[in-house]
Amino acid sequence: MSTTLANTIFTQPLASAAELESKYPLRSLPEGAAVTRFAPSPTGFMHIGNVLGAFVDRLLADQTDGVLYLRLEDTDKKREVADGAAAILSGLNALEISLDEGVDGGAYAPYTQSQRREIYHAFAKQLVEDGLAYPCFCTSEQLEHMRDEQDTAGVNKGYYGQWAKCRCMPEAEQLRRLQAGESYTLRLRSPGDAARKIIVQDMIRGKLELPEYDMDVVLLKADGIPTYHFAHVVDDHLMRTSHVVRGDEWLATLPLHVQLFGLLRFKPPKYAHIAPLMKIDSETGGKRKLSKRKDPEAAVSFFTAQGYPAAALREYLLTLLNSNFEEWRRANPTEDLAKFPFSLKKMSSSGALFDLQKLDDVSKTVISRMTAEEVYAQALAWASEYDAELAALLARDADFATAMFAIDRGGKKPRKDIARWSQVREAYAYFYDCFHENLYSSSGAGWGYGYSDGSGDGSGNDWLKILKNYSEVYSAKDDKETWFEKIKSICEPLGFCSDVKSYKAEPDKWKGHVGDVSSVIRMMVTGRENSPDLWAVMQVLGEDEVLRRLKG
RNA sequence: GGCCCGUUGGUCAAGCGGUUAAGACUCCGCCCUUUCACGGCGGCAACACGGGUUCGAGUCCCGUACGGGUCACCA
Repeated sequence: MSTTLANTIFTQPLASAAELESKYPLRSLPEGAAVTRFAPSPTGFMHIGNVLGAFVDRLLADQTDGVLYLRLEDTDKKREVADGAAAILSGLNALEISLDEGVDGGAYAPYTQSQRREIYHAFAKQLVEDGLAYPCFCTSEQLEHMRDEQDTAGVNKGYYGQWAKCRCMPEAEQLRRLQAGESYTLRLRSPGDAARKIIVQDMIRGKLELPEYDMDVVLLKADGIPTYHFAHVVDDHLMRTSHVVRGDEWLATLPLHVQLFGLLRFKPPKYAHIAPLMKIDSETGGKRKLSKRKDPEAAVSFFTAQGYPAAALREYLLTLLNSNFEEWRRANPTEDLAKFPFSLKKMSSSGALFDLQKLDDVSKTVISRMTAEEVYAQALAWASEYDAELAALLARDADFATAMFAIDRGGKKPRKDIARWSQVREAYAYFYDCFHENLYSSSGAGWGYGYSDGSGDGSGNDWLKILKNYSEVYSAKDDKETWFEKIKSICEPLGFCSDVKSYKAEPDKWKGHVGDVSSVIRMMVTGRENSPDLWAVMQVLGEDEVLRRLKG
């Protein structure tokens, strides 16, 4: 029909739609295999919500023996940053989400939108030929002015109906202005009518009744680069995407996308619109979307820097995605997470509050189930990037550090004291002399710990006696039972009860009990009132170091 | 403002016309215990509001309120 116009706009030779269809054929995958995609913009910032979407993609693909590919949506040159792709990959890495395709090419290449210009143009040309797209010469100033007018008139803003000035331009004028080299965009000639409704099925929300899209949106910007809408439709069709998982901010333009698929004679994919992650606004107390600008925890890099293991992030995010996951996890504590029957239908259509406290809890459990070797490897990897001093200490003696991480680990009730690798330094500081605080010499005698200072002389003599007597009997060769017997043995000569129950029956008879004596030893050895199993700690430190610390 | 989506304890959430309205995180209490943690037991605490429909409504319908999204040559 409008071949003259089409040929005037697109002067370069372009493939035909049919040629492209055969160049990018249907995938030969088993029935029901999901083809998903992660399609971020390389803006240098990975939102946790983005990787949440990628995680859903991965889950869907894994479940069906499908594929997940990466597509770089670099159509906005103003926001693009140089190392954007690297940030994307590291964001994915924070959750250990693997990609099947798109990183180093693939059968549907190129996977970078800026390199797919001719492909978009081929379909754009077809639309012009079909009379479904037209050049628009309105300047951004004119458009802005139009919106102001619409604003004061109280009508919907946008390029539609009688506001679409270039829509009905005679072909002669179109050709004349094109040949004059005027700047233009290519707009859709939308057949939509906002008064009519369309029914769309969303995998998460179910049946949706939405008004038809009647705006003549821009398909190709003045520089010939497609807008998101056009690129999405062309790419997801040609790359044979079966499921489009994206944020629900796209719900409003879903009718447009469906319309575009129809006009291009493509079969639309299945859509899953996921609700945004929320947080409580500290100022208003209200719930709002996690904001890139205001909230540090909106960035995936925040979690990486904190040292949350990828497995913990995945576990936590899955509890938000499908709340029955926790139940499943309790029934299958060690099963691979990919075995969980993830369901889009079970996802909530309203935004979930991102709960750092719960993340910590989940993460503690995840870490508590790791072997000492895994903890060592991951803590070291984290420290190498974020805490050089810690990294050096850990690397100095791997066996020592691993032994330290092995305390209270394994078995039915493993210790849960670390939620993220950044807590390792604080939790294990006393194993390293440079972090160890000698409480006796730093605070003097008779400090803080009130095991019954009133009945002692308050001078710290009890401490000195406990430490002296204990030093004389302590041996690193003792097993735990013998070790504890020895502590008991020094109690009564110093006026402490060696049995807690007896002490509680007659507290006035004693200065304290064996727990108090142990505490004195613990404080000298570890520099703190609380610690994991003291016998194990002393075993790791070794006899020389323990004696050295006992002597202050 | 138009259009769209949503609203069950502080948080994540089961529930799908008849339930004592699950469970998890947080908080509190108790038990276990040489400290801490872990673990065990118990507790606090919810269907936004108003109308319908129905023998019966968290569950269905309509309003209201509140929250979110979207109305770009950004994605």
